[in-house]
Order: sequence, then structure tokens, then C-alpha cells
Amino acid sequence: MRTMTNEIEAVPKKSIKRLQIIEAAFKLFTENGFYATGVDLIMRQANVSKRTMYIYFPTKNDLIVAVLEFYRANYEQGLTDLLARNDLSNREKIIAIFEDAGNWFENRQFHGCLAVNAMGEFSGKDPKIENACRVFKTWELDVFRKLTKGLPVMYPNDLAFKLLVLLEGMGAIAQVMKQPCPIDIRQMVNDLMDGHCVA
Amino acid sequence: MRTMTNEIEAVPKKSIKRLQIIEAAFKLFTENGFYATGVDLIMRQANVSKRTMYIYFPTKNDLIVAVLEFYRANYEQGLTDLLARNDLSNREKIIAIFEDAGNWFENRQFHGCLAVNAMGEFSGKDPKIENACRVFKTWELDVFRKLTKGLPVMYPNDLAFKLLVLLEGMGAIAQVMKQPCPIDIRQMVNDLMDGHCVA
DNA sequence: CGAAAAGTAAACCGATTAGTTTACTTTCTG
DNA sequence: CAGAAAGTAAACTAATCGGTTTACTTTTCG
Repeated sequence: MRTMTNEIEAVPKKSIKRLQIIEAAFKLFTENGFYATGVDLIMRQANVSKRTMYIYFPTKNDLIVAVLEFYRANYEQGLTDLLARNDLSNREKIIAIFEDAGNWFENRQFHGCLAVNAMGEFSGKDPKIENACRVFKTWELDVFRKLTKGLPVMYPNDLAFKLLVLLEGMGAIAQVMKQPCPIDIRQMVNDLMDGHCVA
Repeated sequence: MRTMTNEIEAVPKKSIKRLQIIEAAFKLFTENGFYATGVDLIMRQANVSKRTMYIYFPTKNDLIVAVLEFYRANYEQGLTDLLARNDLSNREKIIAIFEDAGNWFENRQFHGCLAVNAMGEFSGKDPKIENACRVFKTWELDVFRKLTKGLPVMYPNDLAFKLLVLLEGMGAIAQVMKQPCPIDIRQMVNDLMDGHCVA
């Protein structure tokens, strides 16, 4: 029974352990995959007892859902500074998103989009995880939509979708090929936007 | 010791069992993922004893590598007819590849590119599997390269890479979103090619 | 203070995992 | 035919899996 306290901290240490678990799981899931990562390893890396783990996350799949939402919130966090800048046009912000992503993809530690990887392992098996993956991609699309809507273009939603396709494609290829992208991605993004500009 | 027989069948029943195993494994890996699919289930679905399985494939990962090559050969097989047609220009063949892929992606049974899924589960864990995934994507890129080279365009290799990015992006999004692609992909492919056409 | 809440460590559960081995049968072929 | 090759079915291993339980300790807070 949750006491409706009017204190500042309605969630005290509780969320510290919770966050430890999620962060450790996020790292392990990213590096080694979901099925391949056992809960014993997660709890060891998180410095948390198994019992505590199962209080916060009754099943491993519940933890996976939480990790996917953490992944999204993390991504959003990293974008807020960029999106808040008013010295950049929306077009420049879009370009910046792709350049950031490009740098991330070229990192040796890049293991692909966690939501895509999760879908590969749980598609048709766990609706909650499937939903979390869709939420992630929907949010990504929404970021582009908000940006393209402020652009002097026709069909901004279509343009946003094309940008998402481009981003996903780069990521998937980078994950498999593990070599620097041979094409000028900035040019490609600009071409896409130019193609939608009002004549 | 293989007898160099001049008979018609240099590979008798041997490869029949092998193919049964690969085909069953391919279906199961595609639908349920790699780690989540146990070897017992594979052998049951293939109507093959466990011992036979382990003669053809000493480890599960060996089987996965074989399945990935099967996946590639299958894809190639399905493309040969299209690529052999001489009533179609290379530009039309490229468009046709994307339309075929689009139809595949919209299928409810689509579970993403097997090579990308494999990379998500084995990246940094098994070099042989990683290599098989790269071979697949390299081959895909090569298909586009052969087609763009016969096109009146500048930098055909760059164009081929862009086409691959587009194809991967569509696949990844389709896998997660499971809804029809809202944009005109034919138009997008044409725009890409037009952007490379000699002026 | 003192009790509830939140934590730990470790034993334990049944099921499942990849992989091995044994004993027997079928099929091909010189 | 005879024997090698290729097959089956099933028992078995040792490890690991997700998840539960028990006994005990720490922390929080009215």
C-alpha cells in the first residue's frame, strides 16, 4: 500500500537499485544479446541480490521492457540539448542527428539498435517487448516529424519517414559490416530534404 | 575418403539429410531466433536423429553458419530469373528488387533479415557467424553494384551502397513496425538513381 | 527505541541446454 | 552376400537457465 506522502522523495533508494539493475542489464544486453545474457550475470554486474532483482522485475522479460524504455529515454536525453538550440535551423538539426549517429555507428563498440535486436529475438514471442520496440521506433519517427514540420517542405511526414529509413539502414549496415560508411551521408540527407522542398 | 566416382550422383543421400537439417533450422531460426531455438527441436522438425545432426554440424554455431549461407543462396536463386531477363533495363531490375522486397516485408511472417538478426545475437561472440553475416551483406551490395555499373550514372558504387542502405532501412522498420510502408518506395529509388545520372 | 521495509547471500527447484555415447537397424555397394 | 557406411532412438552428462525460498542483516523513519 503506497502512502500518499507529500514529501519530495516519493521514490527514495528504491529507484537507485532499480537503476543499477537496468544500467547493468542494458550494457550486457547490448553487448551479448538478450537470451545469451543470464539473470545471474546481470545481478552480479549490478551489485544486487537476485531477490531484489525479482522484486523490481518479476520476470526477465519485464526487465527487458524496462531496459528498452531506458534506452529510449537515454537517447532522448542525449538529443535534448541539440533540439533546444535556437542557433540552428531544423535542417541543421537533422544533419546533426545524422552526424552524431554516424559517429556512434563507426564506434567499434556499436552493436546495432537495441530495439531492432530485441525484435529479432522476441518477435512473435512476447507482445510487451514487441510493443516496447514499436514505441521506440515511433518515438524516433516523431522526433523527425517535429523537425520536418518546421521545414519549408511538402509532405513533412513522408520526409520524416524517409529520414528514419535512412538512419535505420545506416545502422543495420554498420552493425554487420563494421567499416566506415563510404558515402557522404550529409549529402544524402540534404538531397532527401531538397527533394521535398517547395518549388 | 571420398571416391571420385563418375556417376551422376557424387553426393548421394548425404546432402539430403543435410538439407533437411538446414531447412528446418532456417525456418526455426527465422521464426524464433537463434539462442531461443534448441537443437532438439531442430532435429525433431528435420526428422533426423541427433547423432546425424552432429555428424554434419559438429556444433550449433556451425549449423548457423550453414543456414546463413543457405539463406544467401536462396535469395540469389530467387533473383536469378529477374536478373537474367533482357526485356528489362538495369533501372527496372533495381525497381523490381525493391518491389519484391517490399512485398516480402509487408508479409505478416516477415521477421527481418536473418543476417542482421544473427549479428544482433552473435556480434563479438563468434567470428565465423560474424563473417557469414558480412558475406551476406557484401553479396547484397555486389548485386546492386553489378546493376548500377550498367547504368548511365556517376559513382555507381556509391549509388549501390545507397540502395543497400535504403533496402536495409525498409526491412528494419518493417520488422519492428509491422505496418505497410507509408511512402512511395519506387519514387524514392528513382530519385536516388536520378541523383546520380550524368547531366 | 523499535518495527517495518529493503537489502544480502546462498541453497534450492525443475526444466532445458549443447553435446556424447551406446546399442541397434537400414541402406548402399564392391 | 558381406561388410562398410549412414541411419535411428534414447539414455546420459555437466552446465546453465529463469525463478523461488530461507535465514539473516541493514536501513529507514514515526
